[in-house]
Amino acid sequence: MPKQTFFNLPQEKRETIINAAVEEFAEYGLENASTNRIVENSGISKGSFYQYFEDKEDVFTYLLSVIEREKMEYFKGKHPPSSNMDTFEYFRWMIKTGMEFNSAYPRMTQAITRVLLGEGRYYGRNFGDLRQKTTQALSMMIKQAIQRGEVDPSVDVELAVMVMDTWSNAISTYILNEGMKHKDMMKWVRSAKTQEKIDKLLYVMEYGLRKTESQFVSGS
Amino acid sequence: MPKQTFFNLPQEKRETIINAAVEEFAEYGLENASTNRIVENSGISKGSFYQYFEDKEDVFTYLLSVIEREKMEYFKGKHPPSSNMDTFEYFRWMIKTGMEFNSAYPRMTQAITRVLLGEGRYYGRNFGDLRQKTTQALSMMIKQAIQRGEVDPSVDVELAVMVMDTWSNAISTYILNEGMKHKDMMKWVRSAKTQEKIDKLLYVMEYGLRKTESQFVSGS
DNA sequence: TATAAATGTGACCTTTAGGTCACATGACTT
DNA sequence: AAGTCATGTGACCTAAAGGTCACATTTATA
Repeated sequence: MPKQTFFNLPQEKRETIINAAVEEFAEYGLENASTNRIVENSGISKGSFYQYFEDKEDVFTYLLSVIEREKMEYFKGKHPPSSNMDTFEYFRWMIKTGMEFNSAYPRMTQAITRVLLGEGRYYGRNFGDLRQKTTQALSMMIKQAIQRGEVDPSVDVELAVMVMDTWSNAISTYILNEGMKHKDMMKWVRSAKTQEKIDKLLYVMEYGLRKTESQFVSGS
Repeated sequence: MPKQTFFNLPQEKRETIINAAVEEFAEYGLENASTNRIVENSGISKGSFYQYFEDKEDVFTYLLSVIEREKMEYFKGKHPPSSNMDTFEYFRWMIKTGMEFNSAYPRMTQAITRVLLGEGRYYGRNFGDLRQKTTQALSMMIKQAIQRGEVDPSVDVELAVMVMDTWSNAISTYILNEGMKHKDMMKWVRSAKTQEKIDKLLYVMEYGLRKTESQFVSGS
């Protein structure tokens, strides 16, 4: 957690610092981020930085907690299209809503996914609780879906979590990378073309690559 | 490419250096690898290192080319179970053979996957040609599979490549992480339990998570 | 054995990293 | 106005990075 001095700062100054940190993490990841550069780009002195934060990891975990809270609020604001819906439909809604949120904060998302997906795997056990949260949420969802007869019960829960988690990350990464090429990322994400791409990806997760009788029909 | 002086070295010395480099890359990735440590751990002097290689990236690309060649030879040695087989069966064989190869060089695999999957996404366009090779190979395979009526044609080729590539990477990573926990990794990979896990994952890739009539039957 | 070529070496260079600290500045209290 | 406390600052510290180079040592050639 940042120190009290940081929270006493005027909002504008806080934002300047946070923005500089986000840029730094997005560009270099956590391990290679430089406090010197953050300090330069936010126009504060080295001494001040260490009066606000313990170190750069402190900044990052703070970022993480802020964005987590904001994301939860965003999801609360956007109600799912209908209650008691099909699990796959619900998952699709979650992915799409998540992508919309991400496109509103592209650099922040880039910074976080980069650190969590890129470095998190190797360095320490940090940020493990966040992963466990999502894993547990998925696990709950899948157990329920099996009971409802929507998910193949021969695919055990742990494996299904891995599948959904893998896809969730793959889609995020894909959307982020492609979306960065467009000037208005949010508009691009909301476009019919992009939405259909997501639909197709999730369709494959649902029904597989193998040709069977039932096939994907364009237009949700 | 390493300089001629490196190739003039006795094999044993070359191996010592390469092993130290592999350890370093596996532990720290490419960006954070230290030439100083490589030099220390291989018992050569700083000056010698730069007489052998341009820099650490030169070492890594060399590693990559060596392991690529060895992997190709390994695959040539192990003939696929039957010719003209089902595409999914062939893919399964490829994944399993690949995992077997990886388990023979676990640290090397760790070093390479770490750099390629972890850092390769962000830094420069390096190593892009290797990715393009696998992408193109997958693309060929899928086009053929669609013609044969094995892969759903409504899933376009590019998307199918992404699916297979994603799963290939996910399985590698999973096997590597889990396998590292066992003393005899190769034995663990060859075990019935692990093989069935891979089968199940690929089954889900093939038929999806959604419950349908046809279900996975244990025992290949 | 004398000479030339190839190889080996570690002290040394610059740059940058994270982090500290004595001191300067401003703001609020009495 | 005097004093107190929070905040701001950049020179400075050590460690480590990548890289170079004059010189020592070994090997091959005549």
